[in-house]
Amino acid sequence: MAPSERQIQEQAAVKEKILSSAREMFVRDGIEAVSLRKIAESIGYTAPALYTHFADKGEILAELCRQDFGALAGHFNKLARIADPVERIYRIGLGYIRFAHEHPNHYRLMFMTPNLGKIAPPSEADIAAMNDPDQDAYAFLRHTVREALDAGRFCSEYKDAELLTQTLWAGVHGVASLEITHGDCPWCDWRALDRRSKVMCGAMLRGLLKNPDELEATL
Amino acid sequence: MAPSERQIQEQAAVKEKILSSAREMFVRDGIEAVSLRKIAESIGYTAPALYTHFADKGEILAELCRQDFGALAGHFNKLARIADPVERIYRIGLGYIRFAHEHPNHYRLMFMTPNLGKIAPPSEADIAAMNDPDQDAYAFLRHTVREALDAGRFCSEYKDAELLTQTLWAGVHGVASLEITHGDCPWCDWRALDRRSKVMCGAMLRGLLKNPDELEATL
DNA sequence: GTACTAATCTAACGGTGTAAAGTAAACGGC
DNA sequence: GCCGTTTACTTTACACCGTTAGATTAGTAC
Repeated sequence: MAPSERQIQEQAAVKEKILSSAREMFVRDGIEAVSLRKIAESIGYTAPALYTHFADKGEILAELCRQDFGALAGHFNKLARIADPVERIYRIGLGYIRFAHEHPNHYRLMFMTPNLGKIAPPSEADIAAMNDPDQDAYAFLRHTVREALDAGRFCSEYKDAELLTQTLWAGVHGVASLEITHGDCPWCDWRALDRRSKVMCGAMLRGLLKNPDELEATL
Repeated sequence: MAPSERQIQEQAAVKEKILSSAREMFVRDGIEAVSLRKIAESIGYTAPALYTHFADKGEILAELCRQDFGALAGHFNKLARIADPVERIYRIGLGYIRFAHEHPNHYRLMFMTPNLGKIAPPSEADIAAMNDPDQDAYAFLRHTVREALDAGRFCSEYKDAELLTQTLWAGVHGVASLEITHGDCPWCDWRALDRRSKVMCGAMLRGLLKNPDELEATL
């Protein structure tokens, strides 16, 4: 029996209610505060009811994650207007760390949860989105790296856009994730986050550029 | 009543048995596989018995962590003989990532578990160890950064050893932690870990150095 | 031998994710 | 309008988790 239009809409509405309630809970209280029972209770259901709409807890988190990846990419779209690709990479880096700092729970879910991909493998549409700079932050960075590479801005020894993108990503991820896991560690004597961000992005770029001095000019 | 010598030794032996069993379990199966019940069972106890020797689960993990921090620092002592501080920083970076890759569960526990410090605040002895380059990897790196700084090897705009150390640490941590959380992600098209490591350490250092060309010579 | 202490046990509490079985409502075909 | 099927939800239950309380046992001190 084919489900009616009405049913499909209602189904989607319930799904959205589950997701938005789950999101609110973990944005406020962190990922470990989210339990199926609490989500269910907050929308007037019992825990097993969620299994009608999602295969398991991981699928709920993965769906939130999917949406948040889009949010991060949208966040970066504003940077597309920056003409100079090197300056754009720099701004992407700072924006990335800023996003992580302002949405620590989102960030933890997206980039610091092991095996999330294992739990819920991406669909074909997801994989397609991953290669679209407008929909995926990594693709956007890679696209910009390629631009700088094509313009001959990097040292001749650096030719692999994927490798450079992965390294730049790792650099900002390092700053972001250390801030999240150890940022409030009182005996760590942390320098201000934005200073660490600038040194990271500045040093990595200067180290990659053919003419390091041009960075001072553009920033 | 003062506990006898015999009792104290036996107490320590049980404590060691708990720790070594816990370590074996999470080295083999990861941190989430470690439960008090399983640890206890593996050494012929019941779960509540562990509470005689440790305040809670966090204290067990924190103690493992403390030991592993020492192991990492010991791992670095071999690098102390490298005369050139810049080359030493480079080798520390590569060694750090290698350690993380070879001991992913140790690394996750040590640097990717949020609030571990909150769970079990360090003792005064621990804090003292944190400032000893022979006992703490971070202190060792900072010590080396200071040496390079004093030798005038870095750009004049980089003067803060703590800030530089934190940034260098973040860079290698980024490579290491992405490898652990996403290293087996099949649609990520990762370049080889040691290529990413070298690009990271090389680019950061070149970006910080007053005379970037000298890096090629030393490596 | 007795009093005390420390180590360990069993039993239990409240929490987790999830599976199985039952119920009530909505639907399509006649 | 009724019947069989499907869907969305319920209650109940299982196996696990960290942790606490109370009983029990062994060992030491006097």
